[in-house]
Amino acid sequence: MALQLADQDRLDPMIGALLNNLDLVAKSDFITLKQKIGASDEDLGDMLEEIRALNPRPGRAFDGSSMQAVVPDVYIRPGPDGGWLLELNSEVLPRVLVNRTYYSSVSKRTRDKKEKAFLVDCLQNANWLTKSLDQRAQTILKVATEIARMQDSFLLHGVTHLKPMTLKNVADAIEMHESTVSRITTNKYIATPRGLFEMKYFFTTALNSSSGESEHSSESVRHLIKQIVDAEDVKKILSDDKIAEILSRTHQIEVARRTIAKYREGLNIPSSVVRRRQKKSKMPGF
DNA sequence: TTTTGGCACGTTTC
DNA sequence: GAAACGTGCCAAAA
Repeated sequence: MALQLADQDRLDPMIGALLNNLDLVAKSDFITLKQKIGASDEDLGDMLEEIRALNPRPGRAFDGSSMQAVVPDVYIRPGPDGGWLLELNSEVLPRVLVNRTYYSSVSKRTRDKKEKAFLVDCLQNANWLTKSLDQRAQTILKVATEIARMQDSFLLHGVTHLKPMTLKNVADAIEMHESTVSRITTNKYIATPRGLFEMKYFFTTALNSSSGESEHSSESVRHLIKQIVDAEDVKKILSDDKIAEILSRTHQIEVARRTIAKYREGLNIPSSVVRRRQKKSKMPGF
């Protein structure tokens, strides 16, 4: 419960004391409780309300039905010549076969012209359906191939080598409309030697780099920020400004201080002030 | 003073 | 046309 409160920034000393005396809460011995933690009636009421709002089973969110295994739609594996082999996962592909034996057996029995026409129509519909599904499979494969081509260095070296890439890039390359690529890439997954990713994951915006023309994707920059923060000296906690400077100097990535702050927020990394406090309080234990 | 976060604007992406 | 993103400005915290 303390963890949940801390997550909401509600873990003050008084409520902490309350948590240490939950036995009194259970016994409804509020008089002793108030004395012990020095709270007024009002304080106590508020705190109890907050605690009741917490989740008594924090693990609940992670187990059961909400967790379902993700099945990849495409596999990528290293090819013999240094290229990549792509394979559609036929397991999840909708399969429709036109049963011709059935068609002929039925068509023999029908004399009526109208009925015959109807059957021919059905067969055409079926053929059209299989063709469409096949074309769809081809499109998925094309998109996946293009991703593999553009993100070659990511597949070889990892997140830091993820290149910026937009739906338009891919759409142009394979000569299809952006909206088509968009639909293909949502809710589809690729199994790579580096793990399973949603296709959308490979599409990130570009960030300007200073000297070399090689651009960096926002995702790789996020990854770098996390690395830098994880490795920072306890004595010298880095401000967003400093991180921007390091990125510029050691990685030739020009990114505004404000952007660092936004990424940091997105990564759930607290501000430099909070980190300083956290790291200091943890240190003496080791 | 230093560092961070809200708002808004122009651009890109969907 | 709408939403998301990067960034500059300025005020709020520390």
